[in-house]
Amino acid sequence: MGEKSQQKKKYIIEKAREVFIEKGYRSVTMKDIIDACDISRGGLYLYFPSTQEIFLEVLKREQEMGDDVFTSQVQEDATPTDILSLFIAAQKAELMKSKENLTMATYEYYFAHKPEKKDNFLKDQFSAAVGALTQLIEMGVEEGEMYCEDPVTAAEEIMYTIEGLKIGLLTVELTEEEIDKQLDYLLQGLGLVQEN
Amino acid sequence: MGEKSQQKKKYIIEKAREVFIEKGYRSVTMKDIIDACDISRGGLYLYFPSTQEIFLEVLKREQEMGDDVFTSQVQEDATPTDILSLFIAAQKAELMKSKENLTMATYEYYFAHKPEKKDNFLKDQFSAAVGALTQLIEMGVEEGEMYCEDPVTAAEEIMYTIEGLKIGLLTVELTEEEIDKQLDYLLQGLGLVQEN
Amino acid sequence: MGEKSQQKKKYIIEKAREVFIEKGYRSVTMKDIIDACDISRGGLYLYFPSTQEIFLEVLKREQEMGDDVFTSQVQEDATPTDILSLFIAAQKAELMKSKENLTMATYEYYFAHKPEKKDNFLKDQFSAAVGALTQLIEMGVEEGEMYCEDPVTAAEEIMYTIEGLKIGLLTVELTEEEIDKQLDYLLQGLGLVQEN
Amino acid sequence: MGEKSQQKKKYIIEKAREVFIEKGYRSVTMKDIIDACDISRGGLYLYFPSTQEIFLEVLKREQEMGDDVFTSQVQEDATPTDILSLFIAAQKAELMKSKENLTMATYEYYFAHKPEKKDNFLKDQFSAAVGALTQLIEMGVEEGEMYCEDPVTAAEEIMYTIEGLKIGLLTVELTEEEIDKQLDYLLQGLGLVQEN
DNA sequence: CATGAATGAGAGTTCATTCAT
DNA sequence: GATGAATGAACTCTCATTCAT
Repeated sequence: MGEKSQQKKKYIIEKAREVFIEKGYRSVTMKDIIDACDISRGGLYLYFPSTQEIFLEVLKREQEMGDDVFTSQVQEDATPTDILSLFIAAQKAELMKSKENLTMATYEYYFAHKPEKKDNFLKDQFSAAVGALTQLIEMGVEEGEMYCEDPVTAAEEIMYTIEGLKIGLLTVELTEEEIDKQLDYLLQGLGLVQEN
Repeated sequence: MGEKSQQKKKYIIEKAREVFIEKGYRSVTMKDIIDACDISRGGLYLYFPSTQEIFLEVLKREQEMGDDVFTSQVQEDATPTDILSLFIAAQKAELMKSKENLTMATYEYYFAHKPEKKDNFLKDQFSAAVGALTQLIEMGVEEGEMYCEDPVTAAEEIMYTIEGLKIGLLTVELTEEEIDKQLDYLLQGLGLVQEN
Repeated sequence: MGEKSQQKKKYIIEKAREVFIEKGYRSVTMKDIIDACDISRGGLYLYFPSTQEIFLEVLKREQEMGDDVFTSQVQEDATPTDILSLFIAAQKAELMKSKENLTMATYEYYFAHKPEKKDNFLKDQFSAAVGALTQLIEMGVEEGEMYCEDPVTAAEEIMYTIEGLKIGLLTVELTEEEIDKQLDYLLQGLGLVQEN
Repeated sequence: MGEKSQQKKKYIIEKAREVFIEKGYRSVTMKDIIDACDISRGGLYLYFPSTQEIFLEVLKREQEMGDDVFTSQVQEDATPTDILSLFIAAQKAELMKSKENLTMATYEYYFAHKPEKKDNFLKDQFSAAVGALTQLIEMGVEEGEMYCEDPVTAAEEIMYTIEGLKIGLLTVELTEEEIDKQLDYLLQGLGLVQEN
């Protein structure tokens, strides 16, 4: 597959991503993606054999994109508290554009395909975030900036809350204030006081 | 619609519920429900015009059932702490049978039909739980059993975490220990120490 | 499946039979049969899931029909020679309407599905004919009407020749005279002289 | 069309031949041949516009190849009986490798395209064989080696039987013994006794 | 009320065929 | 010449929905 082919594949993935954001995972048809790409019926099949395959590619690219977004912003001389704030801010930013993300599609995907647990993108992402958060909290505690007896569980709790907020945004209408309030509360739980 | 009609409708709803638990909301077809009910094709249409209508009825009945489950267990002389423990235990019970609940179907439903916000079952349920929890925490604080500066947000945070755990159970494999740990942590956040 | 359903099934089989006669087996599509039956797209699927299933039913019915056609014509006091003549005449009749028979479709079917050898209609039919012929020749020899040292092989040879003639009719243009000549020759091989 | 072009055409025909042997005629697609040749989609169209055209070329080459195979083996001083034995042996060899020949494809082809009778390969081949056989039998009779009142019909009958055996091999499972028995029987019909 | 046959829209998939490179 | 991307027609199959019985 040549250079141009790769281009087209990328183009399809980008368009398909929008479809998955819009409609979730299960109810997306090949036709939906064909229409979104303004491509011919057979054309799509040259690149992908099924919506599942496309979705996996979308997820993969998503993962690659997302990886460095957060870390790239961290300054040299940042304190744990600074970094945590950045992290929370990044999460908030992510939440706020919930109308443009793949949360529900991803949930649906893993609900539908639970058997195939190898390379579970959701779990990997969650674990990575928990790991990073735990380190951060441990450092914060060490340096006396935070208070926490069980950093791992605290980190997990933060992530579960964020996960709960994601769902809330997708199914119920949540305001930005409500989200801010919850995120602040999470920081307070670590002995930090937010002042924005 | 006669007595027998009501019976049949109830029967369909019960069978349909199982289908929605199994497959979520969007990918359920009329045929799935027809097969589950062992009913004739035309028969189902006598009672319901679409899967959406059926799902709404399922949700309604779910709501009616769920309402008194918790309150019925509360003793006369229970302390706020006792009641909170009961509440958490009830939530855990609910979580543990996540393979038998409508969580994903409900998420999918509200994701698909966000426009029609009237009678949002999810929101109502969430708000009710938050309301009850808030009262409980306030009482607990008053009676010196708990510590909390912002009972409403604390209550919300508990519920968001539980929501996050629900998703985790459906998409990633969570163990009972992980759930216990998180629920205990929530209680600790209110100054309570769990000892089971 | 009720009475009427059976009727329709039979109707479809009859129409499909014509299609198979016309086009053989492998190149017949569900659409061809749908068109021939003047039925709706989904309609056919209510009765049959694939062309293979339909073809097997066609063959089955063919078998049932064919069974008694020959035997029914045999008189009480017929000599082996008479019966053999009848048999040959019946085979000729069958050959002559080769434009209306399933020979090529059947060949194609068994060529395509050789693995599934159970209930091989072709073999059964062939064997049955050979068996009957063998008996006939044995009786003819006993009664001094025919001459043959190896009735089984002679019977088989007759049938192979007929099979060869079938193919000839389907692929090359054979005249009635050519067929007559061959069939007569077969009888002469048994010491009989045809005089039509 | 240059030298190299001719080479490629020959290559395609050889590969296509294998496909036709494997799948018959009608169900072979351009794609099957493209895959078998490991050639580009457009590439094939530079040489052939359809499977029909390819098949005709395959047949033509087949004809050219087959012509001299038999005659080349005939010795100077062979008797008609010797030659006939050779002929039958050649036919048997042909039959035994029925899994590698174009019989069914050819049948299907002529069944599908009966209208276009010009250059009917099957008929030509059949006629040629009958002609040669007839001469052989006539010579055999003349020299007192064989007995036959109607050499032409006898020759035809031999060929029809062989045709019938071909079909048997393709659709029913025939053993080598069965074939031997039939071929011997044909020779016996000419007053010859086989002793292998 | 209840049935299930029937319809047709629409999704999935494969290929013959064309054409820019 | 050769490639393979692209298109669209045609086929398979499933289902929502209707309707005569």
